[in-house]
Amino acid sequence: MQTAEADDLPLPAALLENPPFLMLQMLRAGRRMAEERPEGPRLPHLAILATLVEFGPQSQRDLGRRLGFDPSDVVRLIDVLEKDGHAERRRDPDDRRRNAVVVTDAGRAWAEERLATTRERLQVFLGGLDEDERDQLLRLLQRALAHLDGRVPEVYRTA
Amino acid sequence: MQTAEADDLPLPAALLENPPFLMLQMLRAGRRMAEERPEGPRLPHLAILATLVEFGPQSQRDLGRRLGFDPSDVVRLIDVLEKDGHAERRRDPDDRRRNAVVVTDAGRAWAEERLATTRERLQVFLGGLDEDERDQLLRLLQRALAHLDGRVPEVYRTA
DNA sequence: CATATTTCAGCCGAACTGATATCT
DNA sequence: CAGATATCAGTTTGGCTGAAATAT
Repeated sequence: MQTAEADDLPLPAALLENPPFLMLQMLRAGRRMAEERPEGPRLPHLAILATLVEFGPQSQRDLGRRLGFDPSDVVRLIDVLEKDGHAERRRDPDDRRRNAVVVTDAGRAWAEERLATTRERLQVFLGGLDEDERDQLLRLLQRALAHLDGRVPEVYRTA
Repeated sequence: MQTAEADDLPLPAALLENPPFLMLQMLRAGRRMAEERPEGPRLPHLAILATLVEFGPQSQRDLGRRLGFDPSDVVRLIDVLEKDGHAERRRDPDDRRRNAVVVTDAGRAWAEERLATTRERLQVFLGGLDEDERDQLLRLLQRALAHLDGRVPEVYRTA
């Protein structure tokens, strides 16, 4: 049940100096927050919709590439979006292997609303930081991720 | 080979401004990195050992409280650590409901080694940032997490 | 008796693998 | 035919719930 008692118990220094561990802990706390609001946004679905809104209709393959999602997971995500009336699969006339996935008006509205509540939650999620610091954090994460994105496997693979 | 994965596909702005999403993407990239080195550290087990090393023998309940792990997960983590000879369960004489979990010499050595390779991997994981920036990021994460830790449920619960 | 700790069985979502059908 | 896309079945893992056994 996680009765959240007096967490005066500190973390070991070895973990406090490990950014991935800290991120993991933050995300777990964030998920617990989100689950107390069951109507909260399902992040992966929201990511798909936000992509469709910003970049227009595209294949499931491209959605997966952009977001780093496995193609088979994209299938199931879009199954849900389609069932909820937030997106539709249309055959791409230029290449009939592809689905041109499009966002519906309802999906657009839902995404807009969820992105708004997401921004509200960030006030709590980053409650320990002031405005400037949140901005710093955001930029550091963006740069670190940009470096990681796509480049990792080659860089890291055994020579 | 030029497999043309060409991740020139940008993420939508709505997600690029969302720290939890960025953290999630980073951790997923990091996991892919780690899985190419199957001998890599299992983070949760390492967290348990690091805690035992730094704070000494303690009950499974306290380990869970400290790390935010569910008690039933702690059971299974320690099952593995015990099987690998990295930790042992001893009965706490002061309260015989409790196990006093202790780290073995082998566990200490293993943890030390894994923490070292973890630090190496951070060079790749944070390859997009210079020394100062890594330090900034670390401190921002520590402060944000400290604020979240334990406080979230109360702060966030419906009034 | 009520409460705390550990353990167990099982559920669910996320991320992946491997196989197949369809199309270029 | 090779190669790409979408789909499906199944695995693994992390994080949880609910209930039991044991001790305070």
